[in-house]
Amino acid sequence: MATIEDVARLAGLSRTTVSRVINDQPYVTEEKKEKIMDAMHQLGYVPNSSARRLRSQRTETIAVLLPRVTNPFFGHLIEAMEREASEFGYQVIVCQTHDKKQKELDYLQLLKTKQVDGVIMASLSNDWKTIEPYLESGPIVLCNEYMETDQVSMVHIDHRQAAYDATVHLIEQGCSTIAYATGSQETHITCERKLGFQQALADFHLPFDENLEIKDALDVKDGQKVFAFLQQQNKKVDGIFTGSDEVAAGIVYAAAQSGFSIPEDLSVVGFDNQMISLLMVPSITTVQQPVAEMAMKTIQVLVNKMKSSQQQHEQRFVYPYELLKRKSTERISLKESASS
Amino acid sequence: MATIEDVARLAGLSRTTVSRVINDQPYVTEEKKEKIMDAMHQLGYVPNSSARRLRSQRTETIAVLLPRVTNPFFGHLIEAMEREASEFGYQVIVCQTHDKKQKELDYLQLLKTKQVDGVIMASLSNDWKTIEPYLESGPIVLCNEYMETDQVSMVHIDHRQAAYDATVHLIEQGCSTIAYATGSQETHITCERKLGFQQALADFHLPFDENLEIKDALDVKDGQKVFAFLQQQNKKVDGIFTGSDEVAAGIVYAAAQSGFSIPEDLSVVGFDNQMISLLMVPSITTVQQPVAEMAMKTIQVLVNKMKSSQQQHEQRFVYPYELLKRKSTERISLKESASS
DNA sequence: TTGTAGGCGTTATCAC
DNA sequence: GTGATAACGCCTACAA
Repeated sequence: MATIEDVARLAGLSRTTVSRVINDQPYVTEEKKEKIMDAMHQLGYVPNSSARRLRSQRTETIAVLLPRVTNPFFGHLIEAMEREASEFGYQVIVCQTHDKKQKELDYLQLLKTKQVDGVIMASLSNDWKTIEPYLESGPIVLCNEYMETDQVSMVHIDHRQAAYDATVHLIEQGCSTIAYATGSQETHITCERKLGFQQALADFHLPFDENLEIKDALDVKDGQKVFAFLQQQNKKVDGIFTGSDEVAAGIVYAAAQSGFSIPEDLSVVGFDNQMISLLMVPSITTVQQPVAEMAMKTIQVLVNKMKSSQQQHEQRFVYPYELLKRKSTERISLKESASS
Repeated sequence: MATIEDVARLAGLSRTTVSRVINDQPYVTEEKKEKIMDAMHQLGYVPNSSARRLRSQRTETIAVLLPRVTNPFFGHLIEAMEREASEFGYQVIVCQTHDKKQKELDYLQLLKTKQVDGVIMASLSNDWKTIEPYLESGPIVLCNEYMETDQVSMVHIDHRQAAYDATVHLIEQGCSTIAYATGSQETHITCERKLGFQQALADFHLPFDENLEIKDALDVKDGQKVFAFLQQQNKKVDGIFTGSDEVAAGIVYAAAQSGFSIPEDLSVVGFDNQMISLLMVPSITTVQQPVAEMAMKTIQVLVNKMKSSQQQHEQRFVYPYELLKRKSTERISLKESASS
């Protein structure tokens, strides 16, 4: 592997001058510049990035923590982040936490060991107290996840309000016994959504039944289990809010196999507006987040932080969402009769 | 940021000894070891990875090149790879090429500049001639993609045979005018699949109609376009092989909206056995690949190469696939009448 | 405009 | 067992 030294020798010049050419700095004669360029080509010289990193104390790399890339929401998130980051000349390391606290901390080590210049947390299982110390090692920005602190910037939608709206929609469609399937318990947005769900029930004087709360429902398979669970209840559940289109799709699928009619027997709301929610029969009512915009904003905020060494005040960017009303909750006839 | 020097000073020992403790080497008294551990904690010392990299000439990082993570096949691939790699202490950098030749080469630079120890190419648009020189800079393993060379190891299924089987299945179901929707033209497996498709037609004395070949169909939206395109043809197309479940799902969706009946009017085959192919109504016949196994094997092969500096002979691992026959091609009645 | 020299933080080599 | 010292490859005052 050729080094800067080799190039300098071959060109009959010093390392400094070569370095100047590499970094496009002024004060080099055209003539010598060409000589050096020639030497570089001849040797197939490429600057060694480890050396540069050590010298510059920067890695041009960002770690993105998320539960799993197979969840389409996070897939889209990281695809947009990688794209935007590469525009700024940054690389992205995928860090799948699988919602494990320890994994999350392990990956935060990357910041401490200076393997990355900054971290984006799109997955957040630990308490803030646990995360906070890592801020000393470098900037962290939250995306999707959020919490009550002003020590980090955040980019997200209002999950509590979104869950509230979705639940109210179910109620307005005539549902009165509504179940609630959440994602990973550890995570903070799960709590937010639950608060919104409960508030909606309270506002409409409906009871909150703990037995109808299903935890850790993450994917299609879990959705099928959720449906089975609902059928075992002695109460007739007529609506369900889930934190994931995948889970909702699993429910719709299982319902179809059992000859259950959606939305008439059971209305279903998902989350994230995945392709699948549109394609299912019936199509699934869901909450759409502006994923790409959020991803890009997050990268921009982080890149800004990394470039300017000085402390800046932290900002919170709350994006709008949209409740997309589809067939899985469209029970006009029932609603009509219920409200008349 | 505390350095090894600081720790040494605080512990009243030398950098060497500290280094020994960090790397769990022998020849350090328990007593001094503790002293050093104390000092490390007190200073919050963490070894600087850039320095380590420079010194050791290794990065413990792998670059995975793929078209896009939002394609569920690649999503699952990288999720499994990241998981397996982290078992071996390696990090994974996501490199989305979006099937662009230039992007692919840009990312291969990572190998040259020693930012990664090895590269996995799950996306391959350039000619082998173009890629080959990069082998000098470090090991490359192909996954999913493959070609006729013995200079790299490869992990994949037999796409030509899979496409052949799928097409034969369509023919056996009674289809006689079969369209063909491919993914990105640039890619090598696309060619393989096309060969299989053509071979099947030839074996059954069916003509290959170039006008029924649709290029660059990648996602659900493209699938909808494909359906529209098929309807514009003056021939009645009664079967279609697509290289993607997403595209197939788009077709099924568009067909339903047009009151078109699948499989009766049009039989559809997808690829990859994504969740969506099972959930659609009708469910979609598809080709299942052992994604996780392939991902793990790829990582293992690469890690082996990276660990042992000596040249090893390249290997090709061809995995079995399975044609999952579902509703989208189940036209028993038509077949019966056609074959009788 | 060009070159010299020191140091970024680690680890390996060789003495002691 | 422990420690001094020299790299790893690059950048950047500072000097010329």
